[in-house]
Amino acid sequence: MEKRLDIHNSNIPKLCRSCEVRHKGICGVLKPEELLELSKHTRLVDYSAGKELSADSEAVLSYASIMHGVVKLTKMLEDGRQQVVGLQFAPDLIGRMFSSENHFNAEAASNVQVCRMPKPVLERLIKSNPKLERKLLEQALRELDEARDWMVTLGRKTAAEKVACFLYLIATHIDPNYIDGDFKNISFELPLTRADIADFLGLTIETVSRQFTKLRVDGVIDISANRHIDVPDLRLLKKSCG
Amino acid sequence: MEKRLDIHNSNIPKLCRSCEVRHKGICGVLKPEELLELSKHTRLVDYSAGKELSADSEAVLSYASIMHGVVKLTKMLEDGRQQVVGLQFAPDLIGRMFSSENHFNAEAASNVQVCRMPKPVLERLIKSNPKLERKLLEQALRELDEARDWMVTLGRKTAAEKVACFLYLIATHIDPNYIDGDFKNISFELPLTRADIADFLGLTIETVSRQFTKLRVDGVIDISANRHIDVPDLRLLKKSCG
DNA sequence: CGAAGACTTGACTTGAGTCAAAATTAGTGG
DNA sequence: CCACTAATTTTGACTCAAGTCAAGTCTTCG
Repeated sequence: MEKRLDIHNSNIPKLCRSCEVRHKGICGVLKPEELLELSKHTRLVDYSAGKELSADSEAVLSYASIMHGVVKLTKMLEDGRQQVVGLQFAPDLIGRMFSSENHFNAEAASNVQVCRMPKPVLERLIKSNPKLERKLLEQALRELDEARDWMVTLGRKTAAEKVACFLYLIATHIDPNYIDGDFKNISFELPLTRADIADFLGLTIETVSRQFTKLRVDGVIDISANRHIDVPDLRLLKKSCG
Repeated sequence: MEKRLDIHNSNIPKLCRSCEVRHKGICGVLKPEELLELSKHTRLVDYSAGKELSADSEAVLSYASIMHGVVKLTKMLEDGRQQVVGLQFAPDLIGRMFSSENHFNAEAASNVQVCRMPKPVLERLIKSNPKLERKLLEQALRELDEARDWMVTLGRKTAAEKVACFLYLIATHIDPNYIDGDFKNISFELPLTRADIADFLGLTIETVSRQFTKLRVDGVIDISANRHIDVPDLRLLKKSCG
């Protein structure tokens, strides 16, 4: 009789068994033997808030799957003006496929843990498992949708709407178990500083701060210790997004 | 003796032989028999400037490969504010993969010709030819890079820089045979109205117009009949992009 | 506790928006 | 081909949302 494969006797690597994003990210489409092969070459790496994961124009040597925390992708103009061009949450994969170098900086916004894998290892797996390539195409298309949604916010919304939009984005993404349509009493720690938020929204820190104050005075949010946000009714916040 | 396969006796479909993007778009990775199969279900469709190719929230029933012309992708807020979230040139493929409905409007900016193919036909081909999926992933990643570059322009550049950036983008994309690094005396017809340009740049038509005038006065561009632009030295324009 | 960093608030400035009108261009039919 | 009309684009005068500069307050952390 064949042995049943469950969590206790399966050949799922030990490292992966306790992984929170095991079934959600790219690993979700791997067969146990592929997961085993991959896990031989991965290692968990921690980055404290502000630490750089990879830099613009630097060679891409490895990919990183986010375990927890928030990673900001930024671009900088020669004169120092900066724009955050994306936020990545677990279980997103960081690292540009098919390009020898990065097109932006990736920096830990909050404390972050990633599962790093060397470029050739993942690329070998992609060749052998078409589901993996499909998964990556799906992530790229989702990120493209998000980038385009954000272009509307950057190009056409007022400062007040931008800040509300940003808070709505965080409120609905920071908890990987958030259920769409849950509006009651959401509360979270902001993973970004006011400066990061300003760079994400194309504003200054002063304007961001003024709009936080306005949302607080209007009763849409409650702020404690600068970074802790309570949203009594998410619908109110959504309405403020324009 | 086996017959030589050249343009006169090969089994490349007649429709495809004269296709300008035959080797550049998704068709470039197809085998002759796949191309034949695909061509049985495709038809060339013309759209005059301003005509809608597909609408936001509408079901995706077919994909369209751009033969020539420029397609603008737009999103609109409830109150009518609009943002152009992307421009597509030959040989890009229009139509969101893996989604039953569109996430934006696609409209012909100039006169456009596309090669339309039913959704199931392309999806069947994707399953049988992994190179096609790779090609689509590459296009998605390229569009994502472009969207992120544009986010920097929208969020952090001045009106003057935005307009220069836009003209630089068009100057380097409108001619599919443009060679990177060619700076001499480029000239083209603008495929977008001032209103479209404003919606792309997150500005008003008045501001766009004023910045055109400024670039003309500064000798960076020459304008005739509103839409015809001469760029004596592309490097000057590039410098104006910030 | 004290210092450094993060955030807020106020006063003032400015770049881009708004509103209005004129000029240019494109489209139409005689 | 030209006159007439409609649409697009430019220009000017004025306004306002967001930026800048400058204190001041709160938080964090050694």
